[in-house]
Formats: sequence, C-alpha cells, structure tokens
Amino acid sequence: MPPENAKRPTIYDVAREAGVATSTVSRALSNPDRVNARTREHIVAVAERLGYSTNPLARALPSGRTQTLALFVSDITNPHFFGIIRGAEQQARAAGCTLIVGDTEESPDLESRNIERLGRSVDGFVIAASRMTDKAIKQLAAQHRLTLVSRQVGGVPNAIVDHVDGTRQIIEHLASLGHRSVVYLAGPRRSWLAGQRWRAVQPVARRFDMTAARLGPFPPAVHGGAAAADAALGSGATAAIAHNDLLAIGMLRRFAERGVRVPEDISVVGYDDIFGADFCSPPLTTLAGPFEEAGRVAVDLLLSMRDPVRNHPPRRDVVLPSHLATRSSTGQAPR
Amino acid sequence: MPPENAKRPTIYDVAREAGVATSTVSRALSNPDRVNARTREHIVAVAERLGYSTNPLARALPSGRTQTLALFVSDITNPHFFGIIRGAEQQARAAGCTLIVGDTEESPDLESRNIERLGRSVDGFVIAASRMTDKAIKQLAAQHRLTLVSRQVGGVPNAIVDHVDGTRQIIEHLASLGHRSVVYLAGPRRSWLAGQRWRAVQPVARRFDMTAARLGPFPPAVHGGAAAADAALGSGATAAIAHNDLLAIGMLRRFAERGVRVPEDISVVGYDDIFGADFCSPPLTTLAGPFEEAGRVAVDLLLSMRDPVRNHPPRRDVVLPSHLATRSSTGQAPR
DNA sequence: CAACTTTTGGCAACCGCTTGCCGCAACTGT
DNA sequence: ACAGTTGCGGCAAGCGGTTGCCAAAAGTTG
Repeated sequence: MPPENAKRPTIYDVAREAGVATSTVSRALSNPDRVNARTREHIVAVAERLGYSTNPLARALPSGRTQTLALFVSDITNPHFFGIIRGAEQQARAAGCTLIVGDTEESPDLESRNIERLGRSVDGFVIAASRMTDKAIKQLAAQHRLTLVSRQVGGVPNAIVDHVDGTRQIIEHLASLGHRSVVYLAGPRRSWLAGQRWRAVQPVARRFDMTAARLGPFPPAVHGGAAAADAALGSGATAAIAHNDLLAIGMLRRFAERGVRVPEDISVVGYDDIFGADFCSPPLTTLAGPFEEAGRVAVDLLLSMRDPVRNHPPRRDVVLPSHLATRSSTGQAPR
Repeated sequence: MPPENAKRPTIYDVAREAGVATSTVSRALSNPDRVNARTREHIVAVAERLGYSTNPLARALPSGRTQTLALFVSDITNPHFFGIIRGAEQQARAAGCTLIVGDTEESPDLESRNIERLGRSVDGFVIAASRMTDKAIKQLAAQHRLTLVSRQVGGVPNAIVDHVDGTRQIIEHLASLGHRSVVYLAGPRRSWLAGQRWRAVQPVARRFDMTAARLGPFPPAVHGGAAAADAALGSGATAAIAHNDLLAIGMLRRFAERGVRVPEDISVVGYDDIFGADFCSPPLTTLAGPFEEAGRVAVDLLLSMRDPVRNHPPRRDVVLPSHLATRSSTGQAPR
C-alpha cells in the first residue's frame, strides 16, 4: 500500500459536509471571532470527523508566511552549538514555528547560498557564528529578515555573549596566578569572534603588565590542537588562550603526548564551556555563557522583526553575561 | 527600510518581459527539453536580468512535493547524533533537498505530534532512535513516508549499526580479559536499542560462561551515570556495559568521585564512540559504527520511496558493521 | 504538393487556503 | 413602524506556479 494514496480532505470537503461556504470554514478555523459560536462548533466537529488538517503550504502561499525559521551554524559537530540550537528551537516552537537547522561547514559561500535558496520558504534567518563579511551580511539583511548570534554587524539585530568582559576575566584570572606572558591561539580568519577576542586581550594584558602574542590561525577543531600546542610551547608563554574549547582540548591532548604538564608547565584556557570541557584531562578552564539563552533571544529578535509591535522599537545588540568556569587546566605560573 | 518591501518578480513578469506565455516560461525553467533552445535562452536571460527565482511554495502546492525532508533525533544534545545529522544533511543536499532537524527530547508524543504537524509540508521523515511503540510507528508509516535509524520495525525501511554483533565483540573482549560477571546498565524503557542489546548480551555471556545481570533503566545522559555507577558497584560485577557513552562517562565520573579505579576495580564499556569518549579519563572502550553512513542511507531509502525505480525493490533493514574501539576503561578482571 | 507527423507555444484549469467586499437578517433606538 | 447598525456568511479574486489539451507551425514523406 503506497502511502498517501487516500487524498486528504480539504476545506471544500468540510464546507460541503457542514453545509457552509469554504470561507466560513476558513474563518471558523483561523479567525474564530469572525463566526458565530454555534456554526464554529459545528464546523470544528465536522472537520474533526473528517480528519481534516490545514495544508500549511496552501496557507503560506497567499500570505507569504510559512511559520518556519532557519538557523545556520558554522559547524554542527561543535557541541558549542547545542545550546544555541536547543534554545532557538524551544523559542520557535513556543511561537508555533518550525525551525530548520543547517550546517554551513565554515563556508561563507554555503551560508549565502543557503539563504538565497530558502529565502522564499522561510520567515527569517538566524546565523550563528557567521563567516561572511560584514558587507555580505548587510546586503543579505537588506533582502531578508536576519538576526545573528555571536556576531555584531551594524544595524543587524544580534545576541552575543560578552566575550570582551569574558576575556578580561580570563586575563585577570591568569594574572592572579602569576602569569606574565600569554599567547592567544587564533581561530579562522573569517571568524569575527577571533578578531574581537584578540582585540580584547591586548589592553587588559597591558593593564596587568603581561606580554601578549597571537599565533594562528588554526582550524577551530580538535585536530587543530596539535599545531596550536606546539606553537604555544615555542612561544615561551606560560599561559595559552585557545580560540575555543575544541582547539583547547586538542592542545591538551598534544601536551599529554609530548609530556608537557598542564597546568604545571603551561596553563590552558578555552571559550564556550562545551560538553567535554569538564571531563577532559585536566578539566578545562573556560569561558561559559548562556548560549541557550542567546539562541532564544535571536529567535525572539527575529520574530519581533516579523511582527513589529507599536512603540516597541526592535532591540539590537543584546549582550549576555559570561563567566569563567575555573577548572584544573590553569594554575600557578612556573617561576 | 523594511525588508521584502519590493515584491519579487514572478513568472508573469518574466513572461510579459520576454513576450511569451507563462507556461512557456515555466517549461523553459523546469522542463528544458520541452521548449526551443532559442526561446529558452531568451527566457533564461530575461529571468536573470529581472532577478527572478521560483517560489518553492507555489511550486510545491500543486505537486505536493516540497523537496524538504525532516529528521528527528531523540536528543539533540547527544553528540552521538552528530554523525547521523551530518550524513543525512549531506545526502539530502546532494539530492537537492532541504533537511529539517528536530529534537524530540526523548518524548514519543513529541515525535508523533511533530510528524502530524509537518506531514503536509515535507516529503518524508527520518526518525533516529525513535521512542515510539512499534504500533505507533507502523501506523504513522502507513500515512507518511518514513524511514528509521537505529530501529527496526517490520516493513519500515531502516538503517542500523550492527549492535548485536557489536555486543558480541564487547562480551568477547571482556571474556578475554578474564571477566566472569557483567552487568548491563539499561537505557530508557522505550528505547528499542536498550532491549536489543540486553537480548544480545545474554546468549553470548552464556556461551562464555559469564553471569549477566541487567539494571536500570537509567536516563541516557551524563547525569544518569551516578546512579548507574552505584548500582553497578552494588551488583558485584567486574565489568559494566552502559547503554551509551553519555551514561558511561557519567559512570566514570562517579567512580572517580568514589575512589573506584577504572579499569583496575571495574571495567566500563559504552556504545556509540561519541565526541569525548577518547579523552575522558580513562578513555572509554566503546562500540563504534559508521553513523554518518547510517544517516546517509536512511535519507537514501527515503528518497527511493519517494521516487520508486522500476525493478528496484526498496531495500529495507540495512545493517552497517560495527567495531570495538578499545581504550583504557577496560582491563584485566580483578582476581 | 498534399497528407501526415512532430515541435513548439498558448489557454485555462487546477493546487488549497485567505480575505476584501457585499448583502441579508436580526437587532437597536426613537 | 422605520431607518440605521451590527453580526454573520457567501462570492470570488487572488497567491505563483504546473500541466493536460489543443492548435499553429514546421518538418517529413511518397
């Protein structure tokens, strides 16, 4: 028996069966106040009996509203995005929307191509950790409803976790442990966060009279850790700040291989507090943040662009607080 | 400037501009052989110039084909599903389809509700690690195109990793290390895999003259590990097989807390070989499998249901080979 | 050159639902 | 009792494509 063999009932079937016009059925179902309570009940009962359910495509065609949102993440295999995905999905569901999750595999091209492709069938986009240029984002934002996570571009609503303040926390923590020289292992060149973080490292390091160097870029994945670890060691710094936890974990592994003790010989810090950061060895000191919340906020911003509320100017640049999860990968600087 | 203010050109605009009928435009774009090469080129050029792109919704309405597939996983925060998601997405993209990924949060209700909700706007469903009953699945499969990952239900196409053989590998490995008693820490009652695995444990254990016990169910997450570890210890077994790596990692943590040495005091094995299994401490022995492939196959099966090929009966019950990733969490049985 | 086949393009009817506008009937106030 | 509201339901025109059917044009054949 092939599926879908029996045609599903339409609004016409319901109308005929209930002895009313299709418009009445439509209104009874989606605009309840517009029709008499008695008729509505009757229609609903008939619809129920026939097993009617409205076809979202047909509904979306005239209105252009699909009740669907899309979320793109730069690497779906990075547990960091879990929180964002789950938060976004919850919020979307709460608003009666479906969420499409897509992986753009670190490719700005794939980002814009996906957006172009889905443009008509989605009410808006959230892009997490976009790898596109500012210009490309602005251009896309002029054509489509768009919000960002972990990225700020003039005029485009976004939600970020405060990594500038977070970086301050990291440096202060390292300073308090007596470190005088720190190295930042950078993420991909296209990553906005990578630039921001490095820019945040410098002034704070200066304030604490530490030397700071940047190395990289490295692929923001575990396999990038080996090269990063070797480079960090070569730099002579006593503390290493990795672009993210994936990279940090890869570094820890490499250090273990080479017999370098963490934190006795070198301290390591990551960003994101991903799954695994608390049980790698040694457990990783890392900057944690409310990423689930960031996902929720980004969807909220998107929905408020779609359904603008009077006297309620859309928020932009929502900054969420971060905090340092201090674990054993950081310790007293070797003297 | 509000986005979407300028209406996008339709097929009518292109037709008018090119001086042909809409049907010709439609055919030129989607059925190239049906129109003269010269006219086609002209139409394509005009379409290009106007920035026309076809509205997928309008296209989907008459045909019922949306070129969209949905994948539901039982817990999107379990890294195990990464591979499946990525594989499915790649295959979907290769076929020109969009993939919707949804999290059903271990709830069979959410599974069926989601399917009901998306039924009309999607060409088919893949469910990974479904928590629904056989009956519910069969019923849904009669109404919708549906394939499964990590689940077998009579008649419904599916892709699984061979956990029966995998379980044999686990037991043999433990037997070879001198273990005589093993305990299986079960996953959720609704998990089909949990049942299958336990059923696979028994005969093999018997063959090797080991005693086997089952405890649980435990939530298949890190936080379920504490209770599981305590229970395993209480059972007196020298080896513990956890329902999945999340649970196993939680157990390792609890053992560490309680000062129980792994593998000296007790050996631990998991399933799935997730991100983190190789860097927890001790690194986890676990059953690995080609899950990315499983995701790909499930999408393939789905597509072949949608576009049946002559003399090409649909495959079902695709079984992929598994292999044991042996690490330090298993060792000689204590005498 | 007539008769016949094959291309090629147009007409118009859907696909299933929403919504602006209209008219009827019941209700209101004087 | 009559004109003026108001509430409720129906008509029909879209939304933007696809496609079966048909006719005109072009090509083929004897």
